[in-house]
Amino acid sequence: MSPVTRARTRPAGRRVAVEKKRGRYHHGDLRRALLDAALDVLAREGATALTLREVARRAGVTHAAPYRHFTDKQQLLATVAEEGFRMLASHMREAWMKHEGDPVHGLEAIGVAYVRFATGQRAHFQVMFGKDIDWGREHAGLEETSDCCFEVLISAVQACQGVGAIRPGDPLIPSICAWSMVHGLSELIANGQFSAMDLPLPSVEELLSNYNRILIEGLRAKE
Amino acid sequence: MSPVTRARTRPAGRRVAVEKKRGRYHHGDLRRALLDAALDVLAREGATALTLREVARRAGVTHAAPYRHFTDKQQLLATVAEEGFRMLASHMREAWMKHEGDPVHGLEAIGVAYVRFATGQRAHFQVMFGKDIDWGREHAGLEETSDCCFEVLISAVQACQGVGAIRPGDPLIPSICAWSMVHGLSELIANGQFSAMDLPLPSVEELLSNYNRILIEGLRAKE
DNA sequence: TGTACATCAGTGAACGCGCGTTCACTGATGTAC
DNA sequence: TGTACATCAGTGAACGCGCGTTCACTGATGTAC
Repeated sequence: MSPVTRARTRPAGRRVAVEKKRGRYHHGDLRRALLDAALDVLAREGATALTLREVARRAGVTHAAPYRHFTDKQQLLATVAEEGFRMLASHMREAWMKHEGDPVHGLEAIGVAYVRFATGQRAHFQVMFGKDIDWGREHAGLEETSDCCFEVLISAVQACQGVGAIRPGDPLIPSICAWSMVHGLSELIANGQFSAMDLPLPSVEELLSNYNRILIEGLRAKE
Repeated sequence: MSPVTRARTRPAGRRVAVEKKRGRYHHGDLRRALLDAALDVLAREGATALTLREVARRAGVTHAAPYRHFTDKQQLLATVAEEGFRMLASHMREAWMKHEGDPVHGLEAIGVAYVRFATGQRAHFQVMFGKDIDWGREHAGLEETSDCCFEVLISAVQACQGVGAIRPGDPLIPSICAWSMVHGLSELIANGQFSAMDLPLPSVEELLSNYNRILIEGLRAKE
């Protein structure tokens, strides 16, 4: 086997990555480790407790090391948010596609995916919709990925209109309404509002199946 | 006029309060001033920027002075939250009572009151539903006042059931659904999500009138 | 009405702390020869 | 294959800062006499 062939079957980059993990001085994938550490802090203690120093600590690295991978704290947060929107859009799309040809159930599945994401990926969710990232400082891709999520919803509503399940017209209001429902539920659950009030919370599925019935029933095409 | 009579017509407490405002050393009503300063910071810069020292600064007082009125930062926050829930409950009740005998429009009015409160009293709202107050540390009255709000909603839904506008049964799910709708809308507006996404947002009234129609239509008593 | 006094709201110095960010450095790594 | 070297990821000390909280104090206030 010539050196060239070997290089092709086992690319240098990969071998390097493996060897790096063994070492102590070079981390291997500190960028990812920092993001994971940030998510861990966010999930456990919330955005207020998120400091770059704590993130570095959890990644087992000096407090100055993160500056090799993020220009500052804001950029780390923006990265978390963008990653979150990307995941959310993908979950929504996946849910939608599982019900091809049945937009009403597709819409419901999108709602379930949204709430599941909010409760399952609390760390991402709270950064995405919290007050911590600075939407003014444009982080290329952040707005774009967040728009993607909304577009999935709009398409689903339009598809429901297409089969006559939702009355025709501008899909904006029905979409915002659906978004409000699932977003509100997500926030209330995530903030522990139901448990704080001792409310016996039905399962997310049950609740959302009800929400969807109400929405579709309320947006019937008949008039 | 005898001294006794004068004392009764112009009570000492009131005269004192007026004179206090002239003085420099004693503030007069620092407790209220601190709460207002906190609300100001919250509205302008968010919960992350809220520090006791900044609050004291805005109230024109030394950073140690707040400790005469609040045991610590948590107690100040809890006080803001409780005040918020009290206001919200009162706005909701007021809205409800304006439509006596017409529970459907009463329910809608409650929703409008909720969103109006969320957008108008952003400072209170973000503390009430944010992650900053510690619900574990029981602050007498906090849970009580927050429960009050939900009870207004439940009663309204029950009244709608009473006149046959919402199908009979446990009012919990319809209530949580309605709450999710207005809460989600509130959060999305408050976090600037619509403006961040360049969405042309219809007026709150228009939106909520739609929401209510959808809700009522979707919860019709017929089956 | 005038005065002595207790109260307690607000002061300002001090504490220890952790933060974000910078900077000259060190040493592990892959590569060119 | 072996070696010299450039690269650059991570180090650790240092910066200035603002935070929450404590504490002995000061001085304005209302009240008892």
